[in-house]
Parts: sequence; C-alpha cells; structure tokens
Amino acid sequence: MTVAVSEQTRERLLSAAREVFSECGFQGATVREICRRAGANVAAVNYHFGSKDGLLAEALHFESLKLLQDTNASADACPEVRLNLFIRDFMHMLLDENSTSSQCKIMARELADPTPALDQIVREAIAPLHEYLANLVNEIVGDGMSETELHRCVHSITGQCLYYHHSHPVLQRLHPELRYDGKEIDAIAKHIADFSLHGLKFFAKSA
Amino acid sequence: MTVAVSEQTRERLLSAAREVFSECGFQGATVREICRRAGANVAAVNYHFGSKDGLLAEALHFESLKLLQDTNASADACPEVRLNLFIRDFMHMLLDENSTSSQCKIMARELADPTPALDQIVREAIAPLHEYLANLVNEIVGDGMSETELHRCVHSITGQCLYYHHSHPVLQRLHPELRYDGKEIDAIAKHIADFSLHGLKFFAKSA
Amino acid sequence: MTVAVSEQTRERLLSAAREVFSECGFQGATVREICRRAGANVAAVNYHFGSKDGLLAEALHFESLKLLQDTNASADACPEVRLNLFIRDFMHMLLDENSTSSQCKIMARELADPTPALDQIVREAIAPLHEYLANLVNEIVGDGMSETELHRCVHSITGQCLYYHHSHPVLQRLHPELRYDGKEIDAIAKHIADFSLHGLKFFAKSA
Amino acid sequence: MTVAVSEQTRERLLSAAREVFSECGFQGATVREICRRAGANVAAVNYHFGSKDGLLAEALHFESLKLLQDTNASADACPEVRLNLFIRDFMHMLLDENSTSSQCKIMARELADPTPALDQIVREAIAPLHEYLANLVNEIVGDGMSETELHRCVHSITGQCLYYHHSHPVLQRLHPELRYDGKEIDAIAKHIADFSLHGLKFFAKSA
DNA sequence: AATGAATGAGCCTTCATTCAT
DNA sequence: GATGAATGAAGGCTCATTCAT
Repeated sequence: MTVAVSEQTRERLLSAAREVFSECGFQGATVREICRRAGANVAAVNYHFGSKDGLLAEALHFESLKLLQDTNASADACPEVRLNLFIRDFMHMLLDENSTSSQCKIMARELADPTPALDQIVREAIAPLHEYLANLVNEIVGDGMSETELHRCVHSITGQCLYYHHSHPVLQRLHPELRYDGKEIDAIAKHIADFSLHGLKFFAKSA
Repeated sequence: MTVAVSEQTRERLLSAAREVFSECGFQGATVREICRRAGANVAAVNYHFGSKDGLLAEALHFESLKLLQDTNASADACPEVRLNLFIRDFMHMLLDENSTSSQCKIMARELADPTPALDQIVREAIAPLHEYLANLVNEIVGDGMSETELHRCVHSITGQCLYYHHSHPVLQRLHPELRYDGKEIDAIAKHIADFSLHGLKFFAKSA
Repeated sequence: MTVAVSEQTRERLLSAAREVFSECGFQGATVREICRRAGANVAAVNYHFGSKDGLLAEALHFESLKLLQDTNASADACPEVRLNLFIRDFMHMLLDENSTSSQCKIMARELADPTPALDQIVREAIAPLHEYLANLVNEIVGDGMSETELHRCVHSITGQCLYYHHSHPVLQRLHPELRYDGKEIDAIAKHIADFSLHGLKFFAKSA
Repeated sequence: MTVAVSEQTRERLLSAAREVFSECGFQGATVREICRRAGANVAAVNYHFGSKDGLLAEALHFESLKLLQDTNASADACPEVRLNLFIRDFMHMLLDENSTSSQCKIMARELADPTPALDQIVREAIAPLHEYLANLVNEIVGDGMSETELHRCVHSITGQCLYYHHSHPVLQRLHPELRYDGKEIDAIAKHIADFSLHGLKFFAKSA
C-alpha cells in the first residue's frame, strides 16, 4: 500500500502542527516553525491546507478520540473503576511530556485559548468526551439528577483534570519540587478520582 | 481631591489594558487597540509604562487582593461557611461580566498563557490565594494531611472554579442555554462548594 | 552561467546597502531606503540577511581585499615604489566617486562610527592591510625599529590617507576649488608618499 | 554678577550637549539623554534652542579655540618647537578622556560625521586651526611652496592626529595593549611631530 | 506538484517635537 | 517662564500569504 509523497508531507505537516499548536497555542505558533519541523517548504501549509486556519481545522480533526477507545476497553468494569481509569488515562495524555498523542493537549489548549476552529473541536472531540463522562456520572449517582446538575458534576471533574495541565507554569512556581513523572501523574489521577467520587456522593444522596 | 492629568490617562490605559488583555491574551492584545480604547496616542503606553511588558506588569499589580479582603470579613464564621463565601465571591469576580474588577479574569488569562509577568502575579496574587485556601482546607479536614495532599485539595477546588471561566467559550457551545447571570453564578458556586466539601471528607476520614 | 533569481536581489540589496551605508553611516541608513534603491520589498532585507546588522556584516564581508591583490602584483619592485603604488591605489579606491567598489568607503565609515560588525571588519580587512603596510615600512626603515614605533609609522601613513576621505565635506568647505579627479588623486597620493618616505627617514636614521 | 536661573539651565544644557554629541555623534545623541544629564526637562531643549539642530549650532559655537590660545602662549619659540607643542596639546585634548574640554572631540566628530552645522564649525573652529598650522608650516618650510602643497602638508599633520582619535575603536582591536594615558599621548605626539618635521623637509628642499 | 523568493500589513518601540497648564 | 504630558512619524522586524517558476 504505497502512499503518495504529497500525502507524506501532509501527514508530517499535521503532526508538526499538532506539536507546535499544543506547545505555543494557535497565535503563538508560526507557519515557519511548523514547516521547519515537518521538513517542508514555507509555502507547503498554504499549498496543502489553504491557510493557517485550514491547517488548524485539519490538525484538530481526530478520526476518533483515542482516549475513549482506550477507556471503552474496560466497559464491563463498574463505573467507579471506569472513572478511575478514565481520569488516569486522561491525565497521562494531558501531562506526560513523552506522550506521542497530542490530542488531549491540543484540546486543552483550545479550551483556554479558543480559535476559529472551536465549533468543530467542541463537536468532534469535547462533546463526546463530555457525554462519556456524563453517562459515567449518571451510572454512579443514579438517575435522580437534573441535567444541569449532571453537567456541573462533569465540569467539576474536567476542571480538576485540566487545571494541572493549563496551570502547569503556575504550579511549577508555586511548588518548585513538582515533577510530572509517571508516578506523580498516577497519584494526581488517584486524588482527583477520590475527591470526585466523594463529591458525587452528595448528589447521589440528595437524589 | 484633585487627580493629576497624567494620572487619569494612566488609569484609562490600565483599565483598557486589563480589558484587552483579558479578552485577547497578552500576545493577542495590541498596544494600538489598548490606546484606542483609552483614547490615547500609540506612544502613550511606552511613555507611561516603558513597554507593553511594563504595562502588563502594572495591570497585574494589585494593591492587595480585594477578594481576600472581602472574604476575610467573615473570619469568625466556621470554615465550611467561609469556603462557601470564598467560592461565591471568587466565581462572581471570575464570571460576572459587569464586574468592574477584571483582576481575576486577567489573572486567569495569565494562567493559560504565561508571560514574563507570571512570576510577579504568582507571588502577589496567586500564592496568597492558594495559602488562604490551604488554611481553610486544613481547618476543614484537620491536621492529619500531608502537604502534598493539602495542595492537591486546593487544586481541586481552584480547578473547578477556573474551569467555568477559561472554558466559557466551550461551555457556551456545549450548553447554549447557559448564561452567567447572578443566580446562575450563585448556583454554580454552591455546586462547587458542595462537591468540594464532600470531596474533602474523603481526606478527613482517611486522616 | 546563470544566476538564481534570489542571487540577483541579494546582490542588488548588498549594492544598495553599501551605497547607503557609506553615505549615511549605519545608524543613519534605513532599511526602507536600501530596499527602495534595490527595488525590493521592506521585508527583503530580513528575508535575505536576517536583520539590518546581518546585512551590514554581509556588506562588509570581502572575499579578499582587492586592494592588496592589486599591489601585490608589483611585488618585485623596491619597497619605496611599492609604497607609492599602494598609496595611489588606496587613495583611488577611497576617493574616486566612480569607483564601483565602495569597499574602502564603507570601511572608512566604519572607522568613524563603529558598529557591531567592527570586529569582523578589523579582522578581515583592516588587520591584513595594516600588516601589509607594516612589512613595507620595515623593509624601508630596516629592522632596528620597535614594534610600537613601527605601528605608529603605519598609523601616520594610514591617517593621512583616510583624512582625505572622511574629512571630504570639511575640505570642500575649506578649499572650494578642490575636486577629486584622477589627476588630483594622483597628486595627493604622491604627496602622502613623499611626505611619508621622508618622515620614515627619521626612524631609519635613529635605528 | 548674578546669573538668571534660565541662564544656568542653558549652560548646563550646552555642556551636556557637547558631552553627548562628542560621545555619540549628532544622530546618536538623543534630546532626552542630554536633558537628563543637564537635569532639565525634556522640553527644555526646544524651549531654549528651538530644536535639536539649534542646540547643536549653539553647542558648536566656541568663543575662541582654547587650543590656539594655549599654543599662542609660546609664540616666541622657534616654529619646530611650536609645532611640537601644538601637536602635544591637540592630542591631549583629543585623546585624554578626562579632558574637560570637549571642543576638539566634538570637532573631530563633526569631521567624520557632518551635520547641518558643518559650515559654521568649519568657519569658526577648523579654518582658524588650519590657518595657524599653515603659518607654522610656512615658517618651517620657507616661502617657496605652492598654496596647494602647503594645504597638503597641513592635512598630513592633521590627518595623523585625528586618526588616533576617530579610529580609536579600531586601534583598540588591532593593538589591545594600547592605552591612552598621559605618557602614551606624549609619545604619540612626539612621534607625529618627528615624522612630520622630517616629512616637511622634503618640501623645504624642493622649494 | 511543489518550492524558494518576495510581499505588505501590522507589530512594538523610539524620537524630536508640541501642547496645556 | 518652564514643565510634565502627549503626539505622530518613522524605525526595525515578524508573519501569513502569494507569486513565478
């Protein structure tokens, strides 16, 4: 199964774009840097994607959220365990610097610094994630919850997770000893899961 | 009490800067736009603040965190109530569009997109806030908690709060009916407080 | 022998830069004026040379000092004759307005108003020139001279030559009838050579 | 004899201007820096002198060349001695960093980097100096010299002297051990005088 | 199909100058 | 009379984009 040379350049550009976008944000990223990393010409972005915006739209387009595939693997476990697993996977993708997948990082970036492609990414990536979590919370808490409260619970979980990612520069200054190695990430994930599961109990009781 | 002419321009510039910085981020904000809104010349920023960086530093410089003054007023209440009050005040400053003080908004911006002024803002604004919360959590949970766990609990609370601010554009798309009016903000604050107080119980129990 | 398109623009920019730099000095020269004369866009300088400084460095970079090649041609003549020839060639490059090479002019500019590129130009252009003259003087005077005196003699010669170039505006006002045509330049060169050869005699005698 | 406050400011401005102009050249000097050193308001220059050009014109206006007053004191010595003295005084004013008088320095600056005030400075400062030297040379050489040759001899002397001033940055790189202390300046002056007096002999003989 | 060269709008900043007091 | 505040033109530079090949 041969792949056209142009197809290879496209893929290298997309990969480089995801990298740079997740590092620098959309505004901070430059077409030149992306092309440099992709080993392509400066004009390549506009040639292949029409514009920087076009490249972003394409770079944000994920066939399916790898995160959900992973966690769906454990679909038969109880919801509490699945929440634990989800948070652990999410945090690893978010914080592990060696993580090859920049899907979650670029998604988190988009949250904090929206781009023209926000509609798309909400639709394709964030909404499914939110929905997955909402189902999980529903299973844990029981059906007696209002839609609004359900959403807020999901936000409470998501907010905790993203905080470690997007406030990393702040946390580094606040706690200079902090390092995001595998063990630390696991511990953080465990904390968030514990904190959240007990937080959810309040809503379960009140239902 | 007369105010020097230059003082007026300075203030207009600072106000416009906080507005634009919180809307567009530091990189996205342009000196021209800030001066336009302040009704001043392009050179005014450099005259009064030396540079765009200097303006940011000044714009981020808060005499004292108004937020903490407010909540300190209720120093004699029990810690649970004080956490409720703190979160409510924090969320109002963060979300209320009519809030004259954009302190928290620009601070949240800074979290997501660090600038050279980050050291200053962490020192002057975020660290005191974190410390205040840490003390509160400590009172609620009891002393049996490790420093690390204490910090993580604070992060869980802060993360939930900030999420509603910095992910506003996403939440709007996710839940188009969402409006941040006074009642909604109160409800969100209440949710975060309830969720967090129950989350904290896990750590109290384990202590 | 075809030349790349970009090579042409580069050369036009370098040529224009040498022109403007030698007319206005480094500070006085503007990138816009250089680009205007080169028929190029304002951004061309930064594209081809990275910065105004980079353009200067390139403009000052001489493959080899043409001046020394010329005078080396007469290597078998006696040192007095070679000094005459050197000064004549030097003065022509310095003063002849029709000289296509502005190497010496821009070099003389750099003397009077140093830029970050001064180190380079001293190394590449001035030091070899100084050394060439020092050898010549040594041959003329004999070996009995101290290094310091040798240098001073070279400076006496160089100083006389450069004076006519860099003080041209002054000399024009002092002697309005002065014109730097070929004959006048020859006469000046002859004067400097005569003056210097007799000046050197003092040091030969004292050796 | 009381002096108006405004007169004092004027003088401080002129003094600061001479300092800065001689250090940075006309283009490189900024009105702000001059006013800062003079302890005056930014607007003071324009208030007192109309413009930066006006300040320059005034700053270059010397009641009389102090240099010539000094050397005229020895009017009864033989011309060779007077040339020695003149060169020594000139070099000290040109090179001694502690010299309070910036007359010669600013004059040398003007040679290398002409300003709109060049006409004036040539008329008031350079022409008298040139004439003084021409008379001296005439006395030394005898009357048989053409005007043109006479001028060239003066240029040979002046050129040697100025070289050490305006090429200082180059000489420092060429001979890193070079320092312009009192002894060195005396030695340089002696060299130039010796070199020149012997150079002049050629023209005396040919007359 | 793909690239190196070139573009022009826009950025922050500096500066001599002017204005209102 | 003298100043701090304010101005606008111009500077070097960056960037996404387009053009000619």
